[in-house]
Amino acid sequence: MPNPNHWLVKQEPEKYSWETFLHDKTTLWDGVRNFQARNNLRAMKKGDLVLFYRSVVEPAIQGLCRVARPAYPDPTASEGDWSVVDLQVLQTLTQPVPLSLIKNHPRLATMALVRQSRLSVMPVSPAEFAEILKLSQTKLP
DNA sequence: GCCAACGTTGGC
DNA sequence: GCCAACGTTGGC
Repeated sequence: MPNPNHWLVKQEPEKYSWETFLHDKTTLWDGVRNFQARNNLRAMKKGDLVLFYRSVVEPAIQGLCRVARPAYPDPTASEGDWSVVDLQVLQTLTQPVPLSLIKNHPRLATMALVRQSRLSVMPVSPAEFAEILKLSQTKLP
């Protein structure tokens, strides 16, 4: 898959943990009710790489997944125009990358993750993505 | 648990 | 269209 885009999705472990995702292998990323986040979901292409960020409890980037199916209507939305994508687990990062490290890293402190702390689906630049993989000591499969 | 930041709603 | 009130997110 040439030139995949890179993204980051955020979730609280109480709502949907990385461990649950590992068990499920594939999940639909539902419940997004923010227009900016929804538009980011809709910009995802099949095969795009997605970082999984755990919020609230020891905030850190934890895992890597990819878009298995691009945006389609959110079956959990009773009203409004909302979307989901299907995400497929790729691997757990060798070392999680904590938010504290990202905030103190000169090349990562400008990430949307830091600047827009409440956005739950966001793009990641190729340079940011590469740096996070490096910090996590993780190699792409 | 507290609180800041931010998005949404609704009165005017 | 403005803005106050309110609800939610998420770091700490």
